[in-house]
Amino acid sequence: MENLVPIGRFSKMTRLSIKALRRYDDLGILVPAIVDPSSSYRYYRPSQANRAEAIRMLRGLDMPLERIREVLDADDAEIVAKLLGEHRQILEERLESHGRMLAFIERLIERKEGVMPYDVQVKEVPEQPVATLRFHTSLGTIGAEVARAFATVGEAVGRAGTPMAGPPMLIMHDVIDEETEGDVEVAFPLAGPFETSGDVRHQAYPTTTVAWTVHRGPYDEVGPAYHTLTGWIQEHGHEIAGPPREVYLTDPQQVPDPADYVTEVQFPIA
Amino acid sequence: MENLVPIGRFSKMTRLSIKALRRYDDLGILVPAIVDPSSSYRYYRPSQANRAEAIRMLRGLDMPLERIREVLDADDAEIVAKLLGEHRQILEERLESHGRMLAFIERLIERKEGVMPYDVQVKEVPEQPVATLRFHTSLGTIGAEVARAFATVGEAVGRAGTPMAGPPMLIMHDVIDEETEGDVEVAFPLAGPFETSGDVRHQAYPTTTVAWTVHRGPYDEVGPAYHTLTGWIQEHGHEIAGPPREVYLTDPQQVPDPADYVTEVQFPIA
DNA sequence: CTTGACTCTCCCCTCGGGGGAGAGGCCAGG
DNA sequence: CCTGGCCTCTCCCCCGAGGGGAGAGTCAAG
Repeated sequence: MENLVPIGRFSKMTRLSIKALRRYDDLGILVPAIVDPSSSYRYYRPSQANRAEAIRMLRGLDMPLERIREVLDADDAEIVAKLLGEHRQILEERLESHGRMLAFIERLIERKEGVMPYDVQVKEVPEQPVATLRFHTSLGTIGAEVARAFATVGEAVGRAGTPMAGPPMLIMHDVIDEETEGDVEVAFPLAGPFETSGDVRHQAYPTTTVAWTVHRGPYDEVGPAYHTLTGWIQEHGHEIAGPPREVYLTDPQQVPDPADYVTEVQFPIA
Repeated sequence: MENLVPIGRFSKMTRLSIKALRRYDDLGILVPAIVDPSSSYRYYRPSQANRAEAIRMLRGLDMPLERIREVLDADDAEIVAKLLGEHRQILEERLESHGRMLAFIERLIERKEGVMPYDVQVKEVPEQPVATLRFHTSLGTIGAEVARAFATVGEAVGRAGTPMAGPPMLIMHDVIDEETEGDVEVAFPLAGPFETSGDVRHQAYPTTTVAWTVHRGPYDEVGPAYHTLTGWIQEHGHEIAGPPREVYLTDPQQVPDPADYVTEVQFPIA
């Protein structure tokens, strides 16, 4: 009538390992019907295999054991549905994140010149009149603020009817990392006259010698280009002579995929 | 000239935690340029930030540290491409597996009657003449062998021109699990005369009382139905009086999605 | 009674770090 | 020179979900 089975046979019935069954017992998720007090042998009722099978399924979904207990101990079907829904959310996010990883590694493989293919060169940048907007920002907001600044400067230049002499730039006046803030400056090279209007000022960048390299890919991944440049400058006995600049050779409005962005990074050197 | 940075500043430069940097040092993946022998302070060269950034990227792809070391220490671009390709393979598999999990949980949520909604009933199955093929198999090969047996029996019945009286069945004469093998029997109910031909024999199943339930979903997930039935039989004071049967109410040829398969599971009881 | 198969608890291992303790080092100001 | 406030060091424990194995006790059949 009782017909209890020891752990080994129960393990075969349920295709759960003995180790796993013992762990579920410890955690109170699947407690044997009877534990012999003298031998500590665990004995299960065959009907418990049902719950065990449910655990196996939910583990197959990578659900944490604590969450599984909540699901199995919920008496309300609505609670079960809610928990399953939450887990689906988690699975969806992981799926998406893995999709992004896959896309990223595809890019890494495609431009197969190694992981970090930065080619550093030196050139002289001639004097250049620009329309600039300088402002203070932090790492969290820099993306949105730069975009807004580009719009502001673009509009001012457009209103003045001044033609542009090249792609727009960003000058990093301070090192901006997780907790430090600092100034950045948006600059549009000009091919004609321009009057300072409001915050958008007319200025002339002097002739400068720069060490430069080109970064291809989304803007988030520009970090290594900076490190390559600073490392190169040191190793070649130069000195950094001013704030670095980024020149945006692609227009995000016209290039839909961030993977195809091209950015030139320059460090003035002496 | 040397311009070494201690771990805290290097951590900010690379956005890698101090703990992580120390670990990479221990594993020899990113060793500081100089370690002060008296204080054990780690000092990094700024140019090492490049390698650090590469580690950060590859970790972002969930690549194991050992593999990252192989990638970074490979001098051959082909080796790098091979390692990245292997990792892409892994990512693809995980993506697929997560996709399957997501599909599974969708099904679980949709049939929202709880995780294990088996409804057990008792009925009497009338005497039934059948064409059967019995054979010995193991868990690994049962799927393919049953499919072949279905084809064999179906062909024999078709050749004899005997009409069928219902959906095909499978009788599990032995418990077949991971390491035990055993007999199963494929049976087609007949609505007309049939002569034993080769291994496909004519037989009559006697009237039987069965406890039964219906499993909806892929065949792999039929386990809980069995456990529910055996548990139910014990708890209701019956005894198992013969090998269990499965009746395939859906034809896999006509139902494309295994999630829609319907299988009736029966246990003869006394 | 013996033998062989089961089962018990306990401990260490995974992987990539996070958290914190307690001790020592670095640097600037007084 | 000393002190205070950071910075950094090593060492240890923790996460999840078990796997592997040691050493000892138990069960059931012959």
